[in-house]
Amino acid sequence: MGNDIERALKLFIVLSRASKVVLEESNQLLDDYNLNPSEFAVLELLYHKGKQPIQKIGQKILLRSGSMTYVVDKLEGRGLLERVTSLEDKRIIYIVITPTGEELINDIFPKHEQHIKKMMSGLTVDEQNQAIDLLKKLGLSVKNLS
Amino acid sequence: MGNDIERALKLFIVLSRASKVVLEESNQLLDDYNLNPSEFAVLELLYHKGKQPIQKIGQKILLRSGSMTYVVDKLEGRGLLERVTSLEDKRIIYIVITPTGEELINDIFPKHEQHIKKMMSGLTVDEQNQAIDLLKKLGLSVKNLS
DNA sequence: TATTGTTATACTCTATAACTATA
DNA sequence: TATAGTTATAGAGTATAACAATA
Repeated sequence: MGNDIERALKLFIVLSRASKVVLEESNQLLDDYNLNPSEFAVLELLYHKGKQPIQKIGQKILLRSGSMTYVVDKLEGRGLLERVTSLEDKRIIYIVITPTGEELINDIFPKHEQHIKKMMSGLTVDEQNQAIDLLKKLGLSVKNLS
Repeated sequence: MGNDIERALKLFIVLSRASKVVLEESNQLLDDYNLNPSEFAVLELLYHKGKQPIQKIGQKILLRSGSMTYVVDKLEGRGLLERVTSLEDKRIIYIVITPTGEELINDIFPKHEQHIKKMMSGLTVDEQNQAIDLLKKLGLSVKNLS
């Protein structure tokens, strides 16, 4: 049926638009702290999961080693993280978040949370729960296609 | 309540992930045709709305005039569109999609539609309709915040 | 003077390939 | 040999500012 296609396209469009406005809003907060999404992803990972080898981080946030060096250089230059060579295997360099980096994330996170909460408040509690279930289901099924 | 924040963050994450996998999937199709999202946006606009001044297109897809020149040059080089100077106001240059450009869009669109339909088929018809309503509401309310 | 579009330039982010050092 | 990370280089895409042509 043609309606199936129309419905799917409609869903595609509203999903794209909703995520675009939401992501742009949340990126504005990162801009205030001069962080791009890759840099924020690295810091957040270190903050929540502790020290990590550079290579592991690159695998998680989908950046090649050369690009990781670039990102880490920038964050290290700002004193937000440090390189620490592994004692067991000197090829491995751990990245560790510094107190300054932790302060930054401590500063950003509450604002980030309030920002997100405000954005989502256009939906009722029930609607948010419904949306969570539907989007989780959609995301998983699309991921399984590939 | 802390739960409000947790729920909002959860929604933020599932929305980001779902849209990311969906958009990456749909961009793969554009890659096959060597089009980046900006180029596709220009062609689609011309295809559906007819000839447009370069400046108007830039306003709609959020690109500055210098960047528009770059994008239009590339598409013109591939014979997908043409520049046509306005006769009433010679400062204005309309961009017109060529038959080759229309063929390309004619070729892409059915595949695009089927691709989207397949991605969305992880949700039932009712679920898709619910998701459309919720995302439309969310997108509009976030847009009105700014 | 104001507007449309182009040119020239620079910047950010990413990828790639060759390289160093360690294993 | 293989792996972790760096260096050097290149490319895409965008922004900015100065500019020419037109209004």
